Amino acid sequence: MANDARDRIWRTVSRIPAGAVATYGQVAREARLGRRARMVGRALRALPNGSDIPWHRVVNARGEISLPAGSESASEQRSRLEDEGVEFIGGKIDLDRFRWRPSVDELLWGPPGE
DNA sequence: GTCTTGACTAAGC
DNA sequence: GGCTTAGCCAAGA
Repeated sequence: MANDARDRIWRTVSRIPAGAVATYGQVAREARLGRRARMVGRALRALPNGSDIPWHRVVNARGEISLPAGSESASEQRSRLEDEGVEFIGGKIDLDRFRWRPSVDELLWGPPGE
């Protein structure tokens, strides 16, 4: 069904470990959606409030929060990330350091069970 | 039914 | 480093 893509996105985002971030494109790729990075944004936007999905670990390809600066979601995202140890430099995240590496993650923690 | 918009990205200037 | 263009596709008007 159509919701399947959204579910895959949410599941992929759920696999992102604390202290790491993933880009929209990366999530899209992991969810087997190819270039549909926008759909990741759509799925995250449609995310119910208070869900267990760590949506805050998803940032754009620049390592920056895509939400409008000053919005509640944006500040909450940044706060949560900083709380998890993600360092913001000039309002941006150094993707070379904090970018999620699925291969490493799976090697260390094992696949979620699929 | 078409047109616009958008939590995007990669490539080209 | 920034701006523009093109690609992709779903939801809202």
